[in-house]
Amino acid sequence: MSIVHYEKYDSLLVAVDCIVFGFDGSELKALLIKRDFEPQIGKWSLMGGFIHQDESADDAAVRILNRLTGLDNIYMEQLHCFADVNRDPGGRVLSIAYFALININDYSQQLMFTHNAQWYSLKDVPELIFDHNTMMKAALEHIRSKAANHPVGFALLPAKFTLPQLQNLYEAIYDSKMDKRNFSRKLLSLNILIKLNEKDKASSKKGAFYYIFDEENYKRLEHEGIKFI
Amino acid sequence: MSIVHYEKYDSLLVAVDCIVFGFDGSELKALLIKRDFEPQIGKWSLMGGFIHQDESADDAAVRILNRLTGLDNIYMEQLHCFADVNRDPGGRVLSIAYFALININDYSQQLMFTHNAQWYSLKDVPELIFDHNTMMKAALEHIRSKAANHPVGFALLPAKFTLPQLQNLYEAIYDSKMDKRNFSRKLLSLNILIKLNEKDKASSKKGAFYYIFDEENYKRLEHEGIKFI
DNA sequence: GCAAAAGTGTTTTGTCTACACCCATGA
DNA sequence: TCATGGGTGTAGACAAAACACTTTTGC
Repeated sequence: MSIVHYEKYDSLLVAVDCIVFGFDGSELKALLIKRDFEPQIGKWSLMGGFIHQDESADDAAVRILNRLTGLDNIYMEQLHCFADVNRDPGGRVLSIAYFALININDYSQQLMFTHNAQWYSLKDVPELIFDHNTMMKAALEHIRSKAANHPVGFALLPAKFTLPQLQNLYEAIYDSKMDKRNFSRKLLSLNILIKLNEKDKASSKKGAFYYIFDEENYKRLEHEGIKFI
Repeated sequence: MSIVHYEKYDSLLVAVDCIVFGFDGSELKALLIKRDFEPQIGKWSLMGGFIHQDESADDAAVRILNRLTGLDNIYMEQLHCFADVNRDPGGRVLSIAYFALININDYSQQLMFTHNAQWYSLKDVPELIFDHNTMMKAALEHIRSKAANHPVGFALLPAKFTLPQLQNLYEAIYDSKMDKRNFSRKLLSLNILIKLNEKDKASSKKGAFYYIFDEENYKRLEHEGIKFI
């Protein structure tokens, strides 16, 4: 590939940083790693890496997340490109932030240890390197506006889940309580839930019925959008 | 600034491309330029340029838009970073797309001529270079979702405007007709409009009252968001 | 039998939609 | 006087919000 027309221009280092949200049934958490290289080695950070000459930003994000979690097919979206001149004291580096949603039980424990990774409740997120706290904040705002119009359960919940779990997820995202009667009425009216003849007895004596998503209707709503809250 | 820690990584050319929307009172238009350098000289394109080593992406967008329009203080937001490997046949170039809203009467005619710039109605946008049609489409979707929850009139309308003009703007953004009774009721209930004792007689014999935005309430809604449509 | 969570309906309130006529004016 | 666009009100449909009791079952 020729760059003959552009040779007089500056080129820059471009990184990808991933904000990974997970849900453990009651709290929304973010995956952080203890940075193992300079500058700022030892501080908490988002998982990131540099984009290679021959890969797209999306591909870089997939590569980096796979390295951290061992997972493929992660739900992921580009969030924003952070491009202040001095955002990284190690040099002029742009960072394209991606945000990802994963089922907290799917990731590889092994890789977690390898990367010194840890799940943090959103309230307890520590001070991060560079502008990573800003990225985290932007990602939280994004998931909130996203969840208001699009179903986000598939990515964050196990395949079988209960209505109370789904409600917990929404309550965690918005950090507020909802009325269970209104919540279940709303969700059931969307025709994206299929009730199973099986109960989860883990969190109550009576037990709560499991549901799965109706993939077809779910994907349609994911694409078209709906009013959730 | 040192890049000692990162010297083994690839660096890339990073451009900024600006989708500029303007409103002429009845139609929503986009500002395009005839490209005056290779590759693809002579084709229609978004206004763009490369980010310098010592400027942020936001600053680059401001610089590039000022060069095109002569305007400062343009309403502008980052849209998305387009980073496919082969998006630009001239080399590996990332592009950060910005979208901007301007009052179509404010821009400098002089600079328009200098840059071979032209306003195109959204329906008539021609084939553009690279992935610029994709950027345009993303920008249109963005302004639509933005306008649904945030007032966008300040940037696109003159300081004094009439209710029919404001309605025309929304109709242009959504490419659909609205009921004027419902529209005025909704807008007036938001407390962001101040009625002036003065009429615009340009488009009717009776004349339509001018309004200005109540800056304080407007900015609050711009920030917090509201339900517009 | 009691504690703990699941499940279920109704009423009220507010918001969105649809719809039609009169007004002011310049030509 | 008439053609043109500006301005205004009401009724019905629908969606959101508030609210409390019964069910199941493990202990």
